[in-house]
Amino acid sequence: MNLSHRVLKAFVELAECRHFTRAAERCHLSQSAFSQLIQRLEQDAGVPMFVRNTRNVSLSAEGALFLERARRLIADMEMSVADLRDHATLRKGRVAVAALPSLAADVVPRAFARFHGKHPGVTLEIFDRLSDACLELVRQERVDFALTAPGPRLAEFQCRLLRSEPFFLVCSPAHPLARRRRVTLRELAGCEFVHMARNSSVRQHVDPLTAGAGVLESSIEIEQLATLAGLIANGLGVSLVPELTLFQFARRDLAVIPLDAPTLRRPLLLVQRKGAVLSAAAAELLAITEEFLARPMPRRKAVS
Amino acid sequence: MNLSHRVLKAFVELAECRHFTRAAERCHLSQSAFSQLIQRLEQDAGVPMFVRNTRNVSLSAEGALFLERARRLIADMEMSVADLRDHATLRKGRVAVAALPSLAADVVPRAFARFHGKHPGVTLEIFDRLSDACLELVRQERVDFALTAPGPRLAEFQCRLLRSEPFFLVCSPAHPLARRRRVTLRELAGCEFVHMARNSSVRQHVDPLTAGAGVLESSIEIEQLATLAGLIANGLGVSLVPELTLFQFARRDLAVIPLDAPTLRRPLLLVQRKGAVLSAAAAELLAITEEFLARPMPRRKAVS
DNA sequence: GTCAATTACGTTCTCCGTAAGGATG
DNA sequence: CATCCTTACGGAGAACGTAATTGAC
Repeated sequence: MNLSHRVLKAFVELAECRHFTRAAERCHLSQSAFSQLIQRLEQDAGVPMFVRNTRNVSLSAEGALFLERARRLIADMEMSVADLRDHATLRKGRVAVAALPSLAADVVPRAFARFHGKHPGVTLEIFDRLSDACLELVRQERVDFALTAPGPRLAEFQCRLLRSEPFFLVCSPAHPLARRRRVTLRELAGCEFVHMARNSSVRQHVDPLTAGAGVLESSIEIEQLATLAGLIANGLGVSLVPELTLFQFARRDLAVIPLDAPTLRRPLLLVQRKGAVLSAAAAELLAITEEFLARPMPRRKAVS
Repeated sequence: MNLSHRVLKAFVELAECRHFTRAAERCHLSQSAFSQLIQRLEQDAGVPMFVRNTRNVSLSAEGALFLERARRLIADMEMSVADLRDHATLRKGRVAVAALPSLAADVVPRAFARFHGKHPGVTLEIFDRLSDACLELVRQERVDFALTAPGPRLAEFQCRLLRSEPFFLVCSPAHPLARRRRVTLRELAGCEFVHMARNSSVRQHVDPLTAGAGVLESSIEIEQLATLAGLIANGLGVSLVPELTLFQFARRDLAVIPLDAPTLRRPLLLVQRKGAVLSAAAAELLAITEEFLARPMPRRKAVS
């Protein structure tokens, strides 16, 4: 037996108006076709659903029983399809994103705002984590995708490079290099550095660099960019940070100088589970995010 | 959009084996037909359910969402149809009957026993009431049908005569008429009567009769046949009762004599709501009941 | 006699299967 | 190059509509 929405609708319609001709009209069928449809339903079910002569139509006891079921089935079907379409058209849904703190602070919120304006029915979630944690969230299927830097076991994911960004030196305005328009790696020799934690993507890119430059390294290791800014502002060292983190260092008591090292750039990746396909909502959010990533971030003026 | 059981099944099958060829086999379709079926589903829904290339098939985010719904819909459909068929084939159901006490005491229980033996899944209910109450139960749709005698406002029902039964005189063995093999109405003149309540069907038939016969009437009015039997056995009067009640009077201390009044018979009716049609189970129960009504009740010997 | 459901019948259209086409690993 | 999904196409059967038939009031 092959119940369909059409047949159930016809059945309920007839049960309600108890009149083949009228029910047929409501179903946009000829009266004859409608009659045959009901006959097929009864034959398939093996039960007469209606008791009828040419003058009267009424539900049989079994038909009455089935009516409740049919109504519920129709409602469930319509609900399911409506829900599906709502998700496809971004009227409903949920998108969860993992992003590096630097992205979570600015690019992602702006993308969220634009997305939410267009699709207020979709729930958005963000996890601001360091790169390892971002990858773990993808692995656990807790997020649709991650915006992060390369991390361990990257091969088990499906990745795409979204952007790579240059580094900047951040130091106190009193630092010898503070007035320079650009600095090179060599010029950093002898500087005392403060670093982000080892598992931060910034650190992982800066490490090989400073190793070659023979810089002094402090033993301080931190997780928050704001902490780093506070340390540097107080003359406890300098640091190299990628472009997207600069919003944290746009302070009167900090100097920011472009690093002249074209080969050193931090890659920002889109990371998904292998074989996974983004939902319509996630794809749209990603597209918006990429727009904001592509255009250079509006630089807040760093007052020196 | 017109969801059907077939399509939902195909969808779930493909979602589970993620392989068109295998899923098609399980649905007893050619691979091509199956592919087209899925394409139609996606087109109707307006959402790609699967992400596929020639090598891999997997659910899209929206497809995964729909999968749960589809499984539930399929289960509900199958459940509904199975339930319907169970009712039609008497594997499930409920039949409620209202019957006069005289029928409820013997004919109906025997019919119930036979029916229950054949269809143990069907719940049976009986209401043993006087005729007015029987009709009221039909009116309230609390019973599928009633087996009763004519009552007030009978015209609003759909009735069929099942049987009409002769009356018998019940009296004490010490009564002057107790040894007779038959009695006529005339011979009852001067007898003191005890009656069932005015709303009992027995009374309603006996009343016009005794009115013509000029019998003495007691003011006692009762509802239970057993009470009547007790009164008569103790010499407090005689009474006329229809055949099916005789099981109550088959006692050593009572005499039962056929009444010679061929025109006086109590009709037993099948009563339903107008336009109503019996369920399969009710129809079967009625058929069995009619069998037992048709064959003369096994007479228990009345010991005089 | 009229209204309404069913049946008859020719037509349309959906759906299926065979076979060719094309993409992916 | 083998696998496997998609497209092409012709045919079978389901479903539809018009029209005639039957049945109830």
